[in-house]
Formats: sequence, C-alpha cells, structure tokens
Amino acid sequence: MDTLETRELRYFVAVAEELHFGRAAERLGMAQPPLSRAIQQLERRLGVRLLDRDRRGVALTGAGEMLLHEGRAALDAAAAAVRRTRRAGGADGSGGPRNRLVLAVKAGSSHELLHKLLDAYAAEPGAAEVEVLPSGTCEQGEMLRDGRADVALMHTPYNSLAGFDSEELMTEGQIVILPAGHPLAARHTLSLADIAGLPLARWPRDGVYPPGPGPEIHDQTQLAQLIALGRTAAVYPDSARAWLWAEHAAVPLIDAPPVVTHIAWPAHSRSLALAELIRTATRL
Amino acid sequence: MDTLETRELRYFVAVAEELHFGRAAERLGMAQPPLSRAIQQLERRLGVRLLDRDRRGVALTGAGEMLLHEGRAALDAAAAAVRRTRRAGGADGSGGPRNRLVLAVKAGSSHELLHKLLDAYAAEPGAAEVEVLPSGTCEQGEMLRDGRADVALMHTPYNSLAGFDSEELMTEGQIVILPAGHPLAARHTLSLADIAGLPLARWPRDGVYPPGPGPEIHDQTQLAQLIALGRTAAVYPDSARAWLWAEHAAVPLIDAPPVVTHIAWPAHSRSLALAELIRTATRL
DNA sequence: CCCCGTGATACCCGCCGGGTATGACAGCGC
DNA sequence: GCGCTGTCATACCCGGCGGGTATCACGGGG
Repeated sequence: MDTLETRELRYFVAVAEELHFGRAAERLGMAQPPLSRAIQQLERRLGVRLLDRDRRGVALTGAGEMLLHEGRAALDAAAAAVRRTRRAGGADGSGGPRNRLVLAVKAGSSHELLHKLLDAYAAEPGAAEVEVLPSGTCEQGEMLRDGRADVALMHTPYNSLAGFDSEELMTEGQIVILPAGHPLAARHTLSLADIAGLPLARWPRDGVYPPGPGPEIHDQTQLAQLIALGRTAAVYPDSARAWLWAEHAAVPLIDAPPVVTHIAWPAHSRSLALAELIRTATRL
Repeated sequence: MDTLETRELRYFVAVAEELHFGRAAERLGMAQPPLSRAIQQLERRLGVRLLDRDRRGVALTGAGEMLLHEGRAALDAAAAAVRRTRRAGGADGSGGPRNRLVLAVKAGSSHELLHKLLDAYAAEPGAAEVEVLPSGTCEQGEMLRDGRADVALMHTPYNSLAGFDSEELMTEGQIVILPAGHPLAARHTLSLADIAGLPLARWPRDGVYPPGPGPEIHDQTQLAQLIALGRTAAVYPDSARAWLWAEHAAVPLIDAPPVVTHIAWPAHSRSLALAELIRTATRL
C-alpha cells in the first residue's frame, strides 16, 4: 500500500529517463506490455499521475519529476546497502575479509595531498587497506551515494558536498594552462576578463562552467595533448602543475574562485577505519 | 543478483531489530517459515552471513550490522519517495494540490523564531502553505529522511545535521530551570559543576546527556509540572523562558554549550517554495 | 489511405512468495 | 534420562502475480 519495491522504482526510473516505454523495456531486458502495466499499477497505488501519455512520446508530470529524483536516491541507497554489506562480510570479490576502505578521487588531481594522506594513514597502527578508486570527472558524489566508495576527496566548487559529512583539507588558487607559445603565456597573472575569449576545454557534464567554445575532453592526457598542440586552454587548480608538460605554460588566474579540497564521506558512517583516515587527513 | 527488494530489506530489518524470527514474523504479519527462508535467500544472494543462529536467539554479524544501518536508510529513502511523490501530486489526503511545505519543529521550542519565520514567509508573494508538524524529542532528522517533512528547525548539539543541508539561524545560551524555592534559584549564574548533583529530567533516547538521576519525561507540560513540584530540574535553551510558570526559576548556565538553531532540509531538494522559505529564514 | 510507431489490452503460464505441518535440536525442569 | 518447550529449518502445497506473446487503438506522415 504505502511501500514501493525497488523493482517498481527501477522500472519507473528507466521509463522516466527514456521517456519511451519500448526503449525502457529493452534497457530493462523485458517486454513492453508488462512495463506499461507495472507503471499503471504504480500510478494507481500512489494515486498520482506520473506520466502524461501524449501519443508521440511521454512526458513527466510534476509528481513524476519528484519520483524520478527520490527514486534514484532510494535506488542508490539500496545499491549502497548491497555493496557495503558485501564489503563488510568480505564477499565483494576482494578476497580480503574487510577493514578495507575505498577512497574515490578525481583521476589525476591532488596527487601530492593524496600521497601524503596515504603515507600518513598507512603509518597509523591498525590502518585498514585503502583502495584508491579513480572516479570520473565529478562522480565522487554518486560513488559515495551508491556504495562504490566509502570516502572521497572532493573539490568545491566542482563537487557538491550536499548530503555528506566533510572536512576541509586544503585551499588553492587556480591557474590557466596554456600552450607555451601562447601570447598570454608570458604574463605573470591573468584575470577572468583576460581569458574571456579563450577556447577552454570542457569536461562533459561539468556543470560549473557553461558550455562555451572549446572541445569536450574525457581524460587528462587528451587535454594535455590538446593544449600542447595549441588547440585549447584550461583552468585548473594550482596542483595541476604536477602533470604539466614542457610545452605547457601555467599562469595564475587571480580572480578565479579558490578550489577547496575536502575529504567527504556518507553521513552516519560508523566505521572506525574511516574515522581514523579522516583524523589523519585533517592533521596533515 | 545485485539488487535488493524493499520487501527483503523490511524483512531483514525486522529480524535484526527483534533478533527473533517468530516475533519479527508476527510484526510483519506473516508466518515464521517463509521469513526464515527469505533471510536465507538474502544471505545466499549477498554471499554473506548476516546472522549468527546460535540456538537460543540470534545475533547480528558485522555484515548484519551494516545491512541494518544501510537497509534502514534505504527504506527511509523509499518511504520518502512515496510521501514526496504523493505530496507533489496532491494525493496525500491534504486535498490541496501542492505548494505545501511540511516544517518539522521540536514541539514547544523556538516559539518566537518560528512565529517570526512563518509571518515573514507568509508575507512573501507566492508563498506556499506551511504545515507545522510538531515532532517528538529529536526525530526531526527521521522526519526529513523518510519524507514526512520537507524542512525542519533543528538544534545543535541536540540534533545532528549530518546528511542535510542547513543554515544557521540563531545562537542562544542555556538556562537551568528550577523550582522557584530551590536554593540555587537565588543565584545569578550557575556552572555545570554547580548542578552536577541535581536530578535532571531526561527525554528518552536523547543521547546528549548520559543517563543520570532524574525522571524520564515525554512532554513539556509533564516536565513543567515535575519542576514546579520540586521533583526535578532541567537544562534548556534560553528561549524556554517563554513557557515557564510562576513556580519556576531560570538561572543562566554559563558554561553550557550554546544551542544553535538551524533550518535544515534534505540535500538536493529542488523546490522553489523551500528555497524561498530558507531565504526568508536566513534574513530574519 | 495505408502503414508505421506508439502505448494499452487480453490472455496465458510458470515461478515464487506465502501458508501449514513437521522436523531437528538445545536447554531445562522433574 | 525423559519429555516438554521454545527455537529455527525443512517439506510440501497453492494461489497470485510478474512476465511473455499476440493484438488492438490511435495518431501522424508519406
């Protein structure tokens, strides 16, 4: 009556994302009619219209939007329950029984900090094994939510800390990475106005900077190469200097918002190993 | 394979809380054998032992503890999805279609602040209807998590803000509420040392102050009466002066931790009405 | 006008969730 | 030691429902 099975949520989320019963059914590995029926039952049980079926496609109602958001959160929570339980019981395929922490980091960022953190933590008595999980651009949050990770290094304003507990670790300015021969590369500092017309590389679904000129990139090597070839530029935290090439130039961007690195973890985590890692991090 | 139905979570949580298959089955309105079988299937599918069946009772394994925590969170998320979807679609029995916010407040606290907030918000153009939901002692967090409320007034250090977004609204000191004739009532200030031996009333599951002497109470009137009768004393935020009786005396407790009132809401809320309420609150 | 693509309906079937009856076993009182 | 009691597990059956296939209803476009 007033409870939803995760199966129903999966079905609805699939339909809501595809806005097409046929494709959603295919994605779910089932036929379309039972999917239609399931969604109808869902609407009846909730007493709410979730979709506007207007021949030629399907649209979400307000209630549908709400269920899409909340349903995703609930599915993440259920997935997290499975992953964390398996991990706690040592049935995650890692072989090792437990006392293992998964740390999500944006691939390639905060090298130095990460190094210091891992070294310092490993030196603690009774430290758990830490698996470093390189995450995509901005998906550390997802990884914490759905249980793929126990703790993450996150960078405001790129990542949102909403819904997590966190501690601040480090603040740094940002730099503009340019081809070495670029006219602006000789400057000692730059401001946002200076780079307004520059083609800046964009990570897909970054969300911080609006779509502008510049290519979409998917990994840092790709980016480094594009800059070296003079095809683009990029704005990065100071610590990105660690992976610059000889063909790159870095100029401080004085009026860019500072990037703050946090260590973040799901609220209400009750793990000794995690607490120890956090303590270590904040004392670096 | 790697997904759990909420039914299975409900079953496991019931067993984990009762630590007894028979009672859990009764609570779930079903017979014991299918419950046993369901839990066994769960353990097989997760590949993890969740319970130690030691004839004469059942105990949680480490993995079981984890699944209890995570499972509760997932069930809350699913319940929240149902409630919020119904609310968004106007099928919550409230009659009114939507644009309705449910605000959880600890019954009887922050009267003045609450008044000002509601008045100020009601004056905003296009303000939603606000339903004030008096919550038990410290369960505003639960209410936000499982969707009974959209936003809450919370008081650190009594409530935990973990997992929510919040804004600070007000800080106040604490007072000791005493019977008017009490020897300490004549003092102008008190310190924690002064009241060390005093019987202090305790809310059940409060968690902030360890169990000590003094009765357990369940509502504020009950407390007020017990104090007036000289049977106990209590420590409360300054704003509690609003509901004191003539037979009460209030003395500032100078070294008690200040109580900070926050407005808190589930992370990632995407409601215009909520944003407006928060904006109003922070501008009071 | 017909055909295509959409979601809805009709009908059937096999699986699995749930019930009842019973078993296995440990503790305990006599 | 024996039987009683309370516990969880096993055995077996049944009905409902989740899912499949076939088909319908309907709107839009060539």
